[in-house]
Amino acid sequence: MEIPKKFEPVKAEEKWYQHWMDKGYFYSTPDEREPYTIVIPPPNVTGVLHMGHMLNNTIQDVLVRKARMEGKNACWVPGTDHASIATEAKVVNKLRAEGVKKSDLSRDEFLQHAWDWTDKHGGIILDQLKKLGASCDWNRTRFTLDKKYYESVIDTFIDLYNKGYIYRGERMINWDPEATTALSDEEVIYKEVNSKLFYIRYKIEDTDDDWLIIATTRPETILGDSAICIHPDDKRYEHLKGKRAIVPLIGRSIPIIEDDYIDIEFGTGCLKVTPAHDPNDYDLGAKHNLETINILDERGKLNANAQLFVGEDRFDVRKKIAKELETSGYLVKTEDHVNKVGFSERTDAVIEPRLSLQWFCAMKDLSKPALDNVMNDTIQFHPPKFKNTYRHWMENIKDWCISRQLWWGHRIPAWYYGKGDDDYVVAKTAEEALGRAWEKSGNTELSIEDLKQDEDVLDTWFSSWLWPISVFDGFESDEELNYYYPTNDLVTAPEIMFFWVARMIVAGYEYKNEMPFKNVYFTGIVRDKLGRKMSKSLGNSPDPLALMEKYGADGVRIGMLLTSPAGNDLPFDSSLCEQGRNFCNKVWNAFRLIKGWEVQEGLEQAEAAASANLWFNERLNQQINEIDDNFSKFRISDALMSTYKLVWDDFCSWYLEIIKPDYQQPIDKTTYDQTIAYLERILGLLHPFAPFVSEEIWHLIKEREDDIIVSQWPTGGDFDAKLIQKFDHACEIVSGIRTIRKDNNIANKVKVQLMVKADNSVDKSFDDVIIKLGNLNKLEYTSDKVNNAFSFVYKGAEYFIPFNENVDLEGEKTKLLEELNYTRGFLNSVQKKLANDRFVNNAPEQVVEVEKQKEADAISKIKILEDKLTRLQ
RNA sequence: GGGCGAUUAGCUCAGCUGGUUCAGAGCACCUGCCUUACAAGCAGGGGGUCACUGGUUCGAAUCCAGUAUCGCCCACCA
Repeated sequence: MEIPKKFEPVKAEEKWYQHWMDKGYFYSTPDEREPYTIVIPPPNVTGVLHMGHMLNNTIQDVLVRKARMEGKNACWVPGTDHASIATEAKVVNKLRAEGVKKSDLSRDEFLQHAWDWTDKHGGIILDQLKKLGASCDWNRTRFTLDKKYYESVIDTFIDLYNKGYIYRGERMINWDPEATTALSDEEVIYKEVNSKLFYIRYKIEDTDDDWLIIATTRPETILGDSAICIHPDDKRYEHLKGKRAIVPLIGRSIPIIEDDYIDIEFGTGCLKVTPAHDPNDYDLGAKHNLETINILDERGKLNANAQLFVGEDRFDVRKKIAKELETSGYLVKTEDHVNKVGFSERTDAVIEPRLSLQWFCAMKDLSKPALDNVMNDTIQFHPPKFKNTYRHWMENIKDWCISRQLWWGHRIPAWYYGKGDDDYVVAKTAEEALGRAWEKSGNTELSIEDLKQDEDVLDTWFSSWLWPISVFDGFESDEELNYYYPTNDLVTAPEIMFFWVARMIVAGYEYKNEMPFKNVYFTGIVRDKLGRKMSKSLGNSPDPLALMEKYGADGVRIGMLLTSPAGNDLPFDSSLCEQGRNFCNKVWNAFRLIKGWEVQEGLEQAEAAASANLWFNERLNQQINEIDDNFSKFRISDALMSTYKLVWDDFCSWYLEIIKPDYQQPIDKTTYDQTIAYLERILGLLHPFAPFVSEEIWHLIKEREDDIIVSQWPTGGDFDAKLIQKFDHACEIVSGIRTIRKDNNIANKVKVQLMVKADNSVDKSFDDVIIKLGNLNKLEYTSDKVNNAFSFVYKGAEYFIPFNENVDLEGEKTKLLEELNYTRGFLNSVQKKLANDRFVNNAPEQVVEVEKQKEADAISKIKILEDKLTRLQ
């Protein structure tokens, strides 16, 4: 069989993914084994795979594959999120492009469009994950609007309502005029913007020419002013107390009130109060019993209450009113001003504070166990620094606005039977609601037709916070949930710590009285080379599918993991994938080398090969321990790097080079078998990172029925550290020989002789390795110095390679002199230390011993060097 | 404005409760090699006052304080 010179990923990927699916390896059902569970952070149902998903899902797949190999019942639950605002916005845009307005459609008609859209675009992202090799149990794919899931969300709402956590109330909320819905505080992103501070004068009522001046960034809102506020202690404004002022342009008379909320230093010290359009003003309004004049409609346009500019957008009005104020003499001046403005996370529209009737979930009591169990490490955050952020948020948690003025989502199960604010009941069905309505209203005349269900849906996160429970249909049957819950690890981005992670923990303790997951691994953000976040609008995000096409899924997986410790941003560069691909190719070629050997029965094992075997077994054990240790600490990049070096350096550069027979010579069976065994263990270690190439090689080694994906995770265990040290020593000698060859242009294929002057303590156990890799024709020990030879010193022994032809004596001398000078300097510094009484008296004995040893080594080295110099004369 | 974290080689990062893992790794770089596993490679090599300033100590990348710069989170200053 001809094995191609380079690994060809595309064919192997298709073949093996299909094979794994056919064999049902991803499928999980409760059994007697220990479960290992991960629930995927569900991507938006109509989303497209981006680099963040790649990183995130690669890590999850690595963890799942390793657990599967460890014999656990691995279950990775995939699925998608209906993403209320995002999806509805997409559908609205699509309809608009077709000339259809949402307002022209009934709720049912709109939802039909939304489902059509979801059916058409939904789940593409899951197929893309398959290309990455994600070993999810696809039979378990869940969608947050699935019937059962939907019900569990509604049940949860009802339950929390009955427990008194959910309530309805009129509050100042964040309004997105683009999506025309309320948002939670978390969905508002504050950005610094350059704006203007307008100084506007208001005439004081019943005076001829007395004015006060206020400063505002939003002059259009003066139309909704219902007071002017000053600080009670502000000496400048004593004369204003109890007076009234006239709102410019519209001439409304408003009171001048006093409140110590005012910052005397800011602006003019006079604040215009617009209770309908600012949270602080709203509080002031409530406190001072002011009129609330809402001048904006749901789209952010001025309404009739404004009297002026009716029907025009708030930002247009801002410009126009500034001009008008100026021409009519009310505008005193404007200043540049930097302030923070809230934007909608989804639509990027500028948020309007808006007074409206919404549903809220009280979080303070509900979240208590969630805070405690993260702080006491019952749930572990990786890296732990995120505990601080989490605590800070949890300790200041506010009530959660959960209603959205949208149609795509879980409809709030509240039913209104009258016009009053309180004329409603919460129930799962209209029938149930009717019974409760009779009870609550005392009016049994009411019929189903009299009930009107709330038009709003719930915040998307009100459904995803149930994800680790509801994916197991946890509110119906206990069997699955009891087995898989709590899940093990959650891999997600720190950005959604509050949106999702914290709330899942809250829901977990409320509904299962237990954590939803044991570990939370926070990935970093994938950035481009310039450190910018990857985004569609910047166009700086590579297409993941194209990357996999080019470098192979394994190459990309390795590339993503090479430099991404938990919680650190990943500055992505496709050269990382190149490195990943090269690594896969390295493994591939190691396999080609081994596979190319002819095995000869009865052939005796070469001594060097025997030694190499002795060593590599220990080394492998040592490295497996290290890899396991890294995994246990969620140091995935380090685990990969240990694997990388094990393969590239230890296995390829040392082990294989030692056992490699001469060209076209056969290999003995013992060595071959040992080597295959090592290769299989190595492939096992590699499998979580590079599932495809490892499975491919696994099957090319020999005809076999078993698959590496379900093979046993390699075990490390005890290893002989002394032996490894001795081997490293031999490697140093080999390097020394190679350096001399390099410096003196002695070709590698030219055999040389090595003379060693050492005492009896020198270790000889890997001399055969030195002979093989140094390409020596002779290795001899001698008690005499060797004249006319290149030499180097290592650990008190002296190594000579006798000159064979023309040699640059002067060059040798210079090099020796340099080394001598350096060593003398070193000795000097050590002796200084030893001459310091305070050091000798205070430092622990071993430390002093070490210094003394250094001194002795340096002295002997100097002697040897001096000696060498004289022998070159 | 409050809180948290970071600063080590050109880049990305390890360096645990001060001392032989102490100045490291990978990549990049430089110099040789088209040596029949691999040029997607092999061998060799250079490179860092551990941000700065003080302090503690016999001894500091490591502990403490301050300074600077960067990042993140939270917060209603018009």
